[in-house]
Amino acid sequence: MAEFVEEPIYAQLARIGKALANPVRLRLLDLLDHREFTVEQLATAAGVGLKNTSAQLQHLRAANLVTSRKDGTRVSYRLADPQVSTFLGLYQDFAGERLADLRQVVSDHLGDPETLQPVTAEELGQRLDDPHVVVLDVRSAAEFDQGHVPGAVSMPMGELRDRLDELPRAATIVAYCQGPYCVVSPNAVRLLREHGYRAHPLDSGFTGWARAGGQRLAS
Amino acid sequence: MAEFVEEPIYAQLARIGKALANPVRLRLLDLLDHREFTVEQLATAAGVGLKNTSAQLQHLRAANLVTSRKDGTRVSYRLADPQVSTFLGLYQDFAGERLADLRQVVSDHLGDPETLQPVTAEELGQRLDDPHVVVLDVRSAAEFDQGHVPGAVSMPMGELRDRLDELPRAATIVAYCQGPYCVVSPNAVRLLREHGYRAHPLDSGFTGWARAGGQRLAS
DNA sequence: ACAGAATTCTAAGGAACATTAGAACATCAC
DNA sequence: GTGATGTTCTAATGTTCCTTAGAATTCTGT
Repeated sequence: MAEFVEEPIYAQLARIGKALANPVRLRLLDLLDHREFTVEQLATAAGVGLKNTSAQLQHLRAANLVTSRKDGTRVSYRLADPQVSTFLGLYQDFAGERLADLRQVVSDHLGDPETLQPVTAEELGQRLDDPHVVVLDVRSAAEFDQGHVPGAVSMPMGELRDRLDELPRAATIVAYCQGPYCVVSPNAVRLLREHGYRAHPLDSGFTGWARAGGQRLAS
Repeated sequence: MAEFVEEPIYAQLARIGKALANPVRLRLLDLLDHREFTVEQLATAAGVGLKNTSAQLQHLRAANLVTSRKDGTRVSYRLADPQVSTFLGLYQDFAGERLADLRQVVSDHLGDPETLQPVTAEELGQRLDDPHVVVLDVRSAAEFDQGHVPGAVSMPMGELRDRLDELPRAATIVAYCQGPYCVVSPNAVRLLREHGYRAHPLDSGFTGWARAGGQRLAS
């Protein structure tokens, strides 16, 4: 056991680290970023057992990273504060810069960033009014309805192949899904490119947009 | 065992969290912030066993947070990159805002921030040329020699009581020691106030200064 | 080459954590 | 009320982590 004088301070600091030291908890935080979920929804979305999900959520709540709200028989969780979302973004960027393995795994999952050429939320914000840019929301219609990038076209991934002709060939298409590690928008970009479109994913997805410029949310 | 598809991504992300999930490792990172230490020096400074110190350092190195350098028979560690220092500062601020317990423990150790009224590095930077502001370095002479705030007066804590008359009574004194949780500068501030001086600690100490404006370091 | 010093490697006991089953606790529909 | 549903609590298992002792490694000085 460590015995240095400042131990209690660093023990408290470590509580945040411990909260971030588990893949399931990090996944739950990403799911909860700018959304609210019940325990059951989170368990399903994360592919984790219900009881384990509940236990991890309480761990996160103990670290003041999430808050819960009882709504009848269900309990809904959300991030405790917008600061948590901001910090999560910084944390993920920092981890990506530190760990070559992380970059490799992300690349394997989502595709090579050099090929995909993601657009940042800032860049997209500056080009929102450009008529040659079409913003494509490939999440479900329900997610689109809960908030989306202003001017975005809703086209859930399952419908994309059949609705390609709705998209102007001359435009540059920026496709996004929910989170920073969501595989849907890279897949959409690849499909679009196979059909001759110029397409890019939005970096960090809707979460990235909300973090950078939540004030311009459309609903 | 978690089974969701993105598990490998979040497992990698969790590596950084795990590195930050231990009080000893956080303490070592703070010690290494803007300084270089051998394993033995770190073990002594942190009050942790040598073998444990070595083991934790290797954990930090595996996460690419520190690098090591062999110098004869000794091994010196330092932060892998200035980004690590920046992130550490963000992490500590974030933890302080999330955890009331942390604020309480810090307050118990260092004193109530409302009473101490720490000066931020930015504020100090703007007032460096003010002749009514005296910057006081209460670290050891060796630490002073390795780098200090420009214009600072070196007066190690042990000599402070006997050298009070070297300080002008009319001035506002900003005292600093090394790290964000260093207890020396708050003690110096209390001693100075007892003797009628107007004194404040520098927020996050020399580390905070180096993080904010390392370009203005004096040596 | 040899002795000595600093650090790391290996191994092992004990503590903390993840995960899941079953019980308990709320809340809603009736 | 009673029963059904969603969530949390308690207990128990296996896993990972912390810490330290002893052996091995690497380099210095002679």
